[in-house]
Amino acid sequence: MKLLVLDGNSLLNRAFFGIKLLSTKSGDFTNGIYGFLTMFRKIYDETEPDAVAIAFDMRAPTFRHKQYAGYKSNRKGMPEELAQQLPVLQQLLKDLGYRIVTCEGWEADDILGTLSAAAEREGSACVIATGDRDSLQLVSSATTVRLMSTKFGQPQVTVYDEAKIMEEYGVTPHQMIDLKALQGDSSDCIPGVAGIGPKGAGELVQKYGSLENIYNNLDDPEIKPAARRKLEASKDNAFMSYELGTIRRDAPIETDLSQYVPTSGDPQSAGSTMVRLELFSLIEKFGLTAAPAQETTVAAGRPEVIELPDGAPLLARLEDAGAACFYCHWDKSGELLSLIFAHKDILWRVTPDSAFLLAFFTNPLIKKHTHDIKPLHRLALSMGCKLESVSLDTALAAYLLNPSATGYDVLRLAAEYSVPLPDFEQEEYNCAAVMPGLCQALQKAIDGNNQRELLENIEIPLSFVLAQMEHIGFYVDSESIKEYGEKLQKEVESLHDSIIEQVGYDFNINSPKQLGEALFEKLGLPHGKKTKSGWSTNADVLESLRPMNPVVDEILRYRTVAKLKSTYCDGLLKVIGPDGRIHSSFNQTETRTGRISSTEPNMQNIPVRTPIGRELRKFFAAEHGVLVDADYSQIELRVLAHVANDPAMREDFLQGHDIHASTAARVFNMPQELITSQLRSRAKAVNFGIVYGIGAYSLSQDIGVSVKEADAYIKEYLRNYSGVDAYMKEVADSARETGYVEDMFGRRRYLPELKSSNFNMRSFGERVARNMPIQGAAADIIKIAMIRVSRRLEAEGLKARMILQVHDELIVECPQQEQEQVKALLTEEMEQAVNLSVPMVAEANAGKTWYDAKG
DNA sequence: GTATTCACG
DNA sequence: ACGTACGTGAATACG
Repeated sequence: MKLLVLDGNSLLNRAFFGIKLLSTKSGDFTNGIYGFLTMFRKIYDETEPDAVAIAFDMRAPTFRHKQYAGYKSNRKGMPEELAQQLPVLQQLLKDLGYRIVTCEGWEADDILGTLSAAAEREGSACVIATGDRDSLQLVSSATTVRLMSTKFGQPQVTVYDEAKIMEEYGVTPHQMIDLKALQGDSSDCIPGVAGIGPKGAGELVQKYGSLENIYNNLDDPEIKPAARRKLEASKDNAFMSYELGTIRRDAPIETDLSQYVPTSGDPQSAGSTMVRLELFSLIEKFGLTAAPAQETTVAAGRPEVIELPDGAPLLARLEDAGAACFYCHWDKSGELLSLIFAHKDILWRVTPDSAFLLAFFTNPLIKKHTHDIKPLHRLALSMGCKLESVSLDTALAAYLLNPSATGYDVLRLAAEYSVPLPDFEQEEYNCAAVMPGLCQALQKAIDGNNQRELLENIEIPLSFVLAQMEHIGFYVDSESIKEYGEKLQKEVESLHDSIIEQVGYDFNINSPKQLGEALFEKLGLPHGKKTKSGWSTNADVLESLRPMNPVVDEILRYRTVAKLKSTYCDGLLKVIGPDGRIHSSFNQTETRTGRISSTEPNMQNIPVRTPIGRELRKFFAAEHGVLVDADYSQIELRVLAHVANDPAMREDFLQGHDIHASTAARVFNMPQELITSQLRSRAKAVNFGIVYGIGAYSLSQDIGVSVKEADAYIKEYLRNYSGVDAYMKEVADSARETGYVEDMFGRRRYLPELKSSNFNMRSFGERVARNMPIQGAAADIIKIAMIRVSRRLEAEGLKARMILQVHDELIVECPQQEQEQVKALLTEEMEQAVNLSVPMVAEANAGKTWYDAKG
């Protein structure tokens, strides 16, 4: 018989601080349960035990980390969250069929000791898995300790048997107690002998064998006088430490090992818990199925699958039904392999041919319910037709329900919303089979959140507009980009040579580490501020170093030019399509605020702030006619004025004042005429900060005044804009109460951070609570505008097409003769998209290139 | 894979 | 006592 005993508390601690979730989406916490189960699985597979016991302390776990990193510096959570995870983990382990052992008044270590002793008595082997070294004293010929650690977020194991302990400590396992009694252990509050550390303790124990024997031989001349004095002074402490450090082996717990043989547990409950925790990768490893209990029993086996080489006969049935619920099976290259309709408990697998697709797409009598509609819109566009009557997209619905999820795969959603899963071999059949249930569950949830308007009038129509923008693309002058890139390359090389010459040796300027060495060691410049794996070399730091050495200027210039060359010139050239245009992807379910994001390439971060960067925009052009670029003016501040119903701010916007100058006049208590450009720009920074949830320190950094002064600005701001002050307090309070924030359209974001005990994380939650309703509403407003613009361009029979959105900016490409009409149309639709208590203002400009069209 | 830096709103 | 504004994506270095 082989017994595996886990030290639950210490492993959970290790797991929480060490094992990282696979997801990289910012804001994810390290999940202790995930880490624990990962470690557990690894140990289990390596040891193949017959019996398993998992020991926990009765009291809440304690933590040895003195400091917990905040939200920004890394994304780990903090112990309070871990304490909340503990009961969940224990129940999960029980459901998995393992026995949890706790004992009032006894520590987990004592349980390890008692069970290993029981195993030894029975002549069984025992493996102890733990994260700390206290249990090494339990090692024997029958008992080994597997010490868990983490490296790069992955679990690592070191196996300790008698030989390994001798090799590492030079003592027997039992002598580990004597060792600890001498050297102490601050984390366990074991004093030891003051002044004796690991080295001294090791020598003494090796020579005399035990603590007792050391004190019996205190007169031995080989003991140095200093050591003797220390030993004498701490004699009581030493023997007390011995008692404290000895793990007890007589805890009143079940010692019949057969009682620890795993049972079948409650796999359905375990499965549904793991789904709830989003531990999808582990479900398989533990041999569970994703679907929760009752559904698996309800699921009446697999639906029938009917292959339809020609889908035409199905169309009439779908038209009769008035709706189609289906799943699109795409291959990796983006080819549509099949459409699988879930209709009347049958899966109809249709091989798509263009006649069928055309008839299906354009039939307005068939309402489409599917998952991820945008690629299908694009397919329709590429066929020259339009996909009509989309009424539900499960990915978009799930995004509205929780924009913070890491992904929106059909099967994951099915598990989350408790839709029964048939176990087809082919994944696409499973996906199609869950669609009707998933649609129903999501519709219900959307209605429950009052998000139907948002889904049906914003997100679903928008997906078509985004597909259109992707399909049309943005023309670029690739030859000119190439030339510009070569010019930049020359400058990069000459800057490189000059920098290397001034520093005095060759190094990689792109490496922050090597650059730090060059600046702070070789050149002896003051290593500014921030660290973490070295000194920071970011632009802020370099800026402050600029007056001290001319090479810093060239490094800054090098960074700028190298960035333009690699990210923009090289990066853009790589993604130009055969039609000479760039077809970016717009992701509609990525951001937590409701904005869209752009990838491959990111068209929303093309340089504009510096003259040299802005040059690039000369290569983004209208292929034939012109570009019309329309911008919202101060959209976020206008939204704030409206939602906070702030009289002063509303007045400023209603009167058409320059908002930053007006803010300056209020905050600095001066007449408008006396506001200098410096004061205006400070007020602008304050306005910015308010939208982000401001802190005096950051504001002071931003505008270069003292923290005290910045704090005074904020106070004065809130005094003048009392509506904003009240709103900011109210929104955070309501978020704490409900656990989420909402914008004026019902777009929602959950904020678990607000419950955190970590100041930084909680503060982050509060700032997000203040910012999201503003950023989210602004995102919704421009989404509404996009839909209206797109519809009007079509209704008015214009050739003009929207090709890009950059958060508060829309770009349309059109023939020269449509220019004025399009400018008016854009301005009008953007301004009329919503009716707030302050006017919305948009301005449009036209030009041959993006550079020219941007005012 | 993670960290750093920097581009945008 | 602590770190320091919201939301993104891409390139690069490095273990």
